[in-house]
Amino acid sequence: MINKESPIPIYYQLQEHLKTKIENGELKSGDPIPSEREMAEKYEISRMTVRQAVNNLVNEGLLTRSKGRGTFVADKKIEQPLMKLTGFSEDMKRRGIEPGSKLISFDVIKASKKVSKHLNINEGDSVYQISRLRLGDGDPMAYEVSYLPEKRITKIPEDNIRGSLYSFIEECLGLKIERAIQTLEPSFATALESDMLTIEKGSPVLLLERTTFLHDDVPIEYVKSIYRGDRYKFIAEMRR
Amino acid sequence: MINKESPIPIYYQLQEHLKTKIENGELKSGDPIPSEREMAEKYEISRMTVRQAVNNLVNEGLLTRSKGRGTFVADKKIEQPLMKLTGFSEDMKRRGIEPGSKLISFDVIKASKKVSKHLNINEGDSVYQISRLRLGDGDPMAYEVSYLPEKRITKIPEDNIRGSLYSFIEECLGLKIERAIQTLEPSFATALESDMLTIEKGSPVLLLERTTFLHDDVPIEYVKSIYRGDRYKFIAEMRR
DNA sequence: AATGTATAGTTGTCTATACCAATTTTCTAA
DNA sequence: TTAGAAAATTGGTATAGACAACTATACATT
Repeated sequence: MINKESPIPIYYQLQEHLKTKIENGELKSGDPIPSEREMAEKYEISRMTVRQAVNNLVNEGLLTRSKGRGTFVADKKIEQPLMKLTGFSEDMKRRGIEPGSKLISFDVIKASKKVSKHLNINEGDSVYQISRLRLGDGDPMAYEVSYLPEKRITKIPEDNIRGSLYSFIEECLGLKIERAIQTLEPSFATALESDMLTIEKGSPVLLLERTTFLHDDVPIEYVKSIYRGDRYKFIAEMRR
Repeated sequence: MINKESPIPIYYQLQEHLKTKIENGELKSGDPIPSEREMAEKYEISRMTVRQAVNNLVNEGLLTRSKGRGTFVADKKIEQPLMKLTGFSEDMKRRGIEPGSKLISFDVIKASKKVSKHLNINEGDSVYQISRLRLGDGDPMAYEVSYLPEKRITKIPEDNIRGSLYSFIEECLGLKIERAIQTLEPSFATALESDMLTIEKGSPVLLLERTTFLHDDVPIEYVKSIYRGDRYKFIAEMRR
């Protein structure tokens, strides 16, 4: 169960072990987990190490502690189901709008500081820079610039860029996308952006930045998108 | 600076001490904080205790660690998980920010066409209209107008509106929130909104509209919120 | 019946120490 | 002068033990 010789930290092993039990349903909402001392004794590790594992799950919201009583499985996480890991194409299709894409530029450039940070590579490393205009039923909906680390991707034929980048990454490169994190904030359209999107300069737009990861948190893509505010709404459905 | 005799935990004293320095601007984004060993020696406490303080601030997103380099003050923007079915209060607490709420108005009005559509009731039916200013550590963060169908809710005491509406619905009314759907779009602050949020008129803001449902898709709440764009960043993590 | 008390078990806080891994800095030899 | 080696520094993981704060329970006292 716990392998002390493994290079994987003990606390992490325990953490994932507990997580699995919760996700499998062996431990349900409200169930107590074994006490810290109990687990420490059982796996022959120190209590502080157990605490480190439990702490992380508490921070993730999977467990709740109660002084003097014990630690319990938290209420089911209230999370995203619908807004899955889809890109623009899938998103549009779901709305019944025909997605389109117009390639603006395709280059290999040196990574800027910002890009290198998001992709976890060195500043100056080669990256693909792909600028595209995303269309919905033929109209410009978003201006998107993607960066992909060259060293993690052998080659990108320009043809493939017309469709979904995700499909390309998964199907052609055989890489499995694991997770993505994105931020959203309101902004104004710059001259370039307003020109691309055929809107007035200074119009309200949504600035979306997303980093996509493979297994082991290896970044594979960093995207900065400008969505026009008058035509595109972000929809999220949340379910208990 | 650190009082070992105080009933307030040492790690908490240090944590708040660092937090204050960051919020005061003594420590700016990107600045390194003293190393763990350094602080341990300076305050004559153990390194593990220092780590406990630092850990909490890292979890809050105020600090970032870098092995071999040090611990640094993080970029400051507040990030809000997009996909969780939590209200404003819960969100703020999770960030370690004290949520506040200022009741602007509380009325029973006739539902407009738009409101009635969202709540699946007839136009002109009675609805509660609750306008609130949501505060984070005392500062205005969002201006929010909620609509709840009167016929599905027996009564709302004004006192309860100060805190979480969700808690009120679930705990006091015994109704279980099942799902919610929300849209996000960029906009400009109107005169009223900019006044409420103490920002310039025309500043970029995020318009969030959410409808919350009980079981069987019975709408129980329709909310229109204006989040200030300079202090908020919506964040969504997506996982396969 | 209500209240107090003792106890065992739980998490919370804290110390002191040790070694590992990543990075930066300093020194050294070519 | 410079490239590489070595040392110093930093956060990461882990141990063992101690006492405090809190909860639930059982039992005794009033």
